[in-house]
Formats: sequence, C-alpha cells, structure tokens
Amino acid sequence: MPFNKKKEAPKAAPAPAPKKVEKAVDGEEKEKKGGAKAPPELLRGFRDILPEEQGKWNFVRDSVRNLAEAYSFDRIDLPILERADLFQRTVGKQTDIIEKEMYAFVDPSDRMVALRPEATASCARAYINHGMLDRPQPVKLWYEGAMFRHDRPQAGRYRQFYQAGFEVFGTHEPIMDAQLIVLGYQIFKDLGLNVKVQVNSIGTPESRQAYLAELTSYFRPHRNKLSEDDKRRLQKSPLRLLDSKEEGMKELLAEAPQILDWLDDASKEHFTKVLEFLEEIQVPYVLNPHLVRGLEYYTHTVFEFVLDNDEPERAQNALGGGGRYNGLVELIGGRPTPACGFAIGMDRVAKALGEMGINPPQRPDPQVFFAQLGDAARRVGLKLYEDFRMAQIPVAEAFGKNALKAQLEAANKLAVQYTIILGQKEVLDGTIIIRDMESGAQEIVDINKIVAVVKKKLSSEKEARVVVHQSPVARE
RNA sequence: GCGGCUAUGGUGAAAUGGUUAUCACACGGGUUUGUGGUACCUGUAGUGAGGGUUCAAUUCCCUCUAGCCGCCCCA
Repeated sequence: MPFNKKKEAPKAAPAPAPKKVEKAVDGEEKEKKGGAKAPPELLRGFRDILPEEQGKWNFVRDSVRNLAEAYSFDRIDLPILERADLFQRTVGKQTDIIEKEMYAFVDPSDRMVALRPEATASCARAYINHGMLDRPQPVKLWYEGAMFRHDRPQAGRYRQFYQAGFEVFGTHEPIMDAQLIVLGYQIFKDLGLNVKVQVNSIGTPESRQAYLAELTSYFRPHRNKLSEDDKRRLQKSPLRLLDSKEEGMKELLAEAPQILDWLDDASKEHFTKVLEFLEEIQVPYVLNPHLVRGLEYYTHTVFEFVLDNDEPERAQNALGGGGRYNGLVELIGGRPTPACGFAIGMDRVAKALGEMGINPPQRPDPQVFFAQLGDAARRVGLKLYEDFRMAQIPVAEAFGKNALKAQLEAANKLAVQYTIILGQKEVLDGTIIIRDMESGAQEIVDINKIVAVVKKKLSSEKEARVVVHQSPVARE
C-alpha cells in the first residue's frame, strides 16, 4: 500500500478503484453459478476475537486499566484515521511502517489519510491541539485500541492489532522513564507473565550522529562479510545492525563501538539515573546495549518487555516497548516538550496468557438456572429473571427450549449449583421448585421468597468462589 | 516484501486415481407427553478457490487464497 502512488489521482470524483468493481461483479457471478453463496472471507491478517478468548482479553484490559488509574494516567480515545503525514513525519519515512506497511489512501475529500499504525503520534497531536501544555505538567495519558500495519501475518502478528499505551508529556525527569518501566512491569506481573525488561539509551540525535558515523566506519571494512540484509541496514539504518540476528555478526558486534560510550554527559547522567531508580525499586532489568527501536522518534531511554518463557528465541516474544521521545512534539509543530511512553501488544499478551494456561471465564459463571414449563411460567419467569439480576445473582436460562429434560441438560452443561423450576402447577400455587444439581434434592418454596432462599444457599459457597475469582491485581 | 511447510464437516483426526469420503467430539431433534450428568436412536454439516493431466481427481501438476515457521520489520 505505497503511500505515494497518488500523483495523478484526479481531483474529480473519488472514483473507487476499478479493480474492486470487477472483483465484486465476479463474486456475484460466482454466486449465481453455484447457487450457494461463496463463503465470506476475512481479509488476510484480520481476525475475529471470539467469545472464548474474551476472558483473557478482559483480564488484560482490566489489568491495564487498573494500573493506569493507580498511576494516575488519564484515558484518551484517539481517532483511528488520521492525516497520513502525521505518521510520516513522526515514525520516520525510512521505516518499514511508513514505507510499506501503512494503510494509507485518499479519502473522498481527496485527502491522504491513514489508519493509525501506532498511537504515540496521535497522542502528541492531541496534546498540541488541546493546549495540554497549559495543564499541570506532566500530562499522563493512556489509550487502548486497534492499530493497523500491512505486515506479513504470523502468529501473534496481525494487520489489525491492539495496543494499550501510556504517554507522559512535559517532563525530563528520569524518574518518569523509570516509573513507566515499573508500570509496564507491574502490568505483566499482575497478569502472571514473566517478562524481562531490557533497557538501553540511544542518547540525543546529536550524540547519536557521531556514534552512527563511528559505527559505519567500523563496519565498512567488514562490508563483504555482511549479509544482504545487513548491507542494506548499513546503508539505511546502521543502528539496526546492532540487533541483527545473523550468525557472523556476533563477533563483529562484540568489537563494535558501543553507543553508551558515545553519549554526551547529560544523556549519560539521565540514563544512569533511570537505572538507579530501577535498582531502587528492584525491577529486574537487563542492560542491552544492542537494543534499538524501529521508530525514529526515540531519544535517550529505550526499553522493551520480553516474554521470559521456554522458547526464548520466538520472534513474537516482545510484548511491549517504548522509550523517551523528546523531539516528537516539536517535530509536529508544538513547543519543545519532553515526553516518554510505551505500548504493549495486547494480542501477544493474550496469546502468552493462553500459552500459560491462563484463561479466565469471559463472564461470571451463572450459579442458577431457570427452567420453565408453559407460557404462564415464562411470563412469571421473565419477571423473576429481573429479580435475580437485581440481587446480582447471575442466572442462566434456555427460553429457546420447551422440554424440561432439555433444560436440565442445559443447566447441567453450565454446571450451575441450583436449578429453579417453574411449571403450570407452581404458577397456580404461587410456589417454585428449587433443585440442588449435585444431590438432586428438591424443595418447594414460596415464589416470593425464592431470591432470598437462593441467595442464602449460595452465600455459603460464595466465599470460596470469591477467592477463586479475585482479580490477581489484588494479590500481593 | 523474501524463503519454507500446510489446507478434509464447527473442532480434532482417517482414507482412496474409480460406487454413497470414514470416525470421534461438538451442535440440533428424539427415546409416550414435568426432571440433567452416564445409555440408545436420529439429524445437520466437509475435501479452501480456480485451472490442468486423466475415461475418472479429494488424491498428481500449476495458479490463487489463507494459516503456520523463519527472514525483514515490529507489538
């Protein structure tokens, strides 16, 4: 989806690509021929997140939100579509994200727009647009939502993926870098995931310039030893050589100049302080002098959260990352404003949870099942259902089924503790049957007291259940 | 974007160049009309799409599509 093919896009009608029209016609013909409709197809790299997975996702979303609030971040929702040049300017034209992965197109108003490939730039834009520099600094924002990159899909990598991000504008203080790392670390800890924190500093653009020159001249004599990929990196983004996975690179890298040695004094001091804070609060981190990040806007501290599991070599183990980006706000037209932030990849986090066998229920398990026989019972049942809901007792039902047998079967599948049964007879008597699903014992109670009776019966077991369902956030 | 592997009902598997593609689970209906967990009966549903070779293709070949793995990149 190259972004620059717009040149001759005429100003006239936003003619939809003719190709698409043809295809649509094809589709119709196919339908006619086969009689049956061709099955609908998902776009490549897009997916549905099904109900079975929602438990994990809720867990992730809840943890993120709880911690965002605990660290006093304010929620912001940003548009999914932005002017394309926002990302071009910030993420960096040389990056793959911009060069070939951005969903960019001309909208009906003849404007070049793009589905956001990330949200930091939007945050910075919002910060400027809404004059947030006139609020008490720092301004701490968090968001969550879908991002789009037209990348080659793989497990844990989708073209529409979800990120939760945290951004802090308006402070240079190294303690902020450290706190962001702590925050990210805590999110993973709350989720029960083991992550390693890797940190590095890539200094200011000026100090980096000098380092890049040095790095390039170090590699140039070895040019013939480099792989094609690495040669390209040497040309395009020498920093990327540092995290090359090529075999032969290890020895070369060992001798290569280290960026930390090239930082100016202020950068060094900043980084040292960040590390001191991390030690103080005992976040285990690994200094990784080869950690560089793909987005061009980073300055000083960069960090990544890497899943620490049995298969450390997996490409999708980076669950999140971020860093400081002191130049970004100014780059898009704001006053010079220091800032830093990070984002976590929720798809990968959810996947990691699944691999750990963590799969919370997508909603509270129903504890009671309501079985009904006949229309009179249904009418009463509809009302009864509301009573239970107000008493906050989750009730399941199978209004779609008539036979009591089928309803009990459904109740059994749901593993409820009690089924309440309402038939013609009970409606006339103003009573209702309550059946203990484990023992099969039944008793008849006054229908007006059923909610109270059930509540009482459940309360004995409730304590145990509450412990089970307790959010791990509350742990330790 | 590059390289490799893969593709059979909703899920997991089986089979074959030649009758009607097998099995389990899941799902729906039922086993004389108001009682579940085990049993029995029964139903729905599949060879990813398109082309080629062949008398005949789910099986062999090609293209496409999608997924997975690695690279690139990144979350």
